[in-house]
Amino acid sequence: MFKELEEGIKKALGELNLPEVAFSLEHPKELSHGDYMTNVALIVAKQEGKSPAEVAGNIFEVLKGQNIDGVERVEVAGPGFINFTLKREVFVRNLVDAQKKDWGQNNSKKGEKIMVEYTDPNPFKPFHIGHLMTNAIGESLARITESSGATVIRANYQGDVGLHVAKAIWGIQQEPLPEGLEDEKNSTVLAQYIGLCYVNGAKKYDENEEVKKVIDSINKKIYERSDNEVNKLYDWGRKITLEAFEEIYKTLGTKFNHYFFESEMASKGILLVREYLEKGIFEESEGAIVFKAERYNLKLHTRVFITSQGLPTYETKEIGLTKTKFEKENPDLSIVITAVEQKDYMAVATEAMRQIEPSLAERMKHITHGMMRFASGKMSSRLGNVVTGESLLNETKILVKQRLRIMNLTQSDTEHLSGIISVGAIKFAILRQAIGGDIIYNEEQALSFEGDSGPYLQYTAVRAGSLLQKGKDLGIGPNIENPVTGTETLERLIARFPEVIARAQTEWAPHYIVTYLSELAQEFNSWYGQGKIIDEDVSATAYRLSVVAAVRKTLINGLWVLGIEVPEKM
RNA sequence: GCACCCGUAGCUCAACGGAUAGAGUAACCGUCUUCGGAACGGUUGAUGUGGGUUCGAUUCCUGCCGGGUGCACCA
Repeated sequence: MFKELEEGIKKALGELNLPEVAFSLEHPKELSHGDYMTNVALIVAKQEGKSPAEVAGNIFEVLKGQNIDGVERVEVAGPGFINFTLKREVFVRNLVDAQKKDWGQNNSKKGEKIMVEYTDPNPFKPFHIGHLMTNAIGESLARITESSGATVIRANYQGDVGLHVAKAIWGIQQEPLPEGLEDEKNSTVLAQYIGLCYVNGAKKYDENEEVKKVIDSINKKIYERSDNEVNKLYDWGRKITLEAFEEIYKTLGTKFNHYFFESEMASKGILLVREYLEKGIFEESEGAIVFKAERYNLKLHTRVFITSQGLPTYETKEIGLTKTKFEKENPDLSIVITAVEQKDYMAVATEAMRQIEPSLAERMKHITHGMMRFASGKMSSRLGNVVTGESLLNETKILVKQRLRIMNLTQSDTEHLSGIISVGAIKFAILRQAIGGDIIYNEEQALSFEGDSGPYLQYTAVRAGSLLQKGKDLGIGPNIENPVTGTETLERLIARFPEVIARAQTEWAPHYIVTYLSELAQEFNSWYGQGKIIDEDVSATAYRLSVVAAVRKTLINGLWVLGIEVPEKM
């Protein structure tokens, strides 16, 4: 459709001896303005020094005679826009495609292999709602990429060495397992205790010089594995916290293909740094080995790669990680998703990688998102003022269960449903806005299921499902043979879905999908309220059911891309 | 101080340089003898501020004000 319109416009420009310019063909914001619009007349008018309305009028006259297939009406409006309204049959026919399994997908990245790294929680530290945010965004970007035909490799990079681990281990040493926990088997509960130990260690590290020295020495012991007691606590704590994370991934619906650990990246990173120290990429400064990134890019700065104690920093492990990723999977593109805090030092690490191996740096992409914050300020796991991932998931789940009570479900159904709905609510709250901005964590709002929310979309899809079921019970299935009035707006909205997905792909922006689905659901519910969908007129009912089926498919596929499941009932 | 990001209804967010700046929520008023009310309809309500570029600026540039993040041995 798009192509034919474009050709038609170019043809018109030729006939009028007007220059071919770069114009855009887009959807007007208002459906009443048509299905496509172009500002070509405004651009040409500017170049030619003519009045936009006059140019638009001339183009319109030519287009009118062209009879472009599928176009019902061409109009000139506003300051010189040319609007195209498509024939209804185009949208009616589209309803068939919109019921198919792969509705909304495209092949723009077919054959490409793309690795997406996200979530990245640190063993020994709490999994807080910031990690939930990275996970929701990362999973959605992974699925957006999958729906472009690419093969996606999901990776998770977890910091199992480093100062934070030393802080936690020191904390554990100060405060052995509290009573009642000696025989505890549940790793989620034990992980909470380890999290508290970390907070205590982090606090004392800043306050007390002596403690700082002890923790620094524990840090060295962890890297060297030279102390039996430390090793024992380390192995135990690592296992427990990783198990607890695994529970959360399961709840969130993420399955990683690769788990990378900082402990495994250190030695490879150190080797690279030492090798390129001799080649002059890195240099020694004040006993440490540093990379002066500002030499290559004025916006960047110097960072330490190996400390004066001889320990690798995050940056060194990062280049070890990058190298490992490409050795293992050799992706066409390697994406890392983190909060914006990490932007600058990732840029430095990437620049270092560029000096070491330029071809890899070209295939790296860092996508940052805003931070979860309280209205009052920043959350910090170091200070212990965080909302943990489990507590948010649990609280939301409890609220959902209260609402489900009236349905008289079995206990396992309640568990299952409340899981799907609460995860949907949380993911929606994260994905509804552009990923660059901070999210102000407001409990009341995060736990609200009315209006624009995950449950609203899930509910709408379920509602559509029960209409289809009712039709089926009556022996009426979707059929487009007898289009009836009342569904025109919905049909036009449905047809836009593939373009919305495509835009989310090129801009790495899940929120376009959220906005679109909310609009679609609203339009559907509004139509639903206007009259009966299933009535005595069988062929009209069958037609309406095909609209219902297309809406349901669009919602299901759209929510899937967001990482949100649609329950059978709710 | 330097770099990057942000400032839109009371609150939380949309708007690929375009037409009358859209939603949700809160407040108020309504709809329903439900094909599922986690619903639907309506009213009130907004681009921080001064310049500039443009036929046209919430969007681009710039000054100011306000907020966030980062800036060598943490990640």
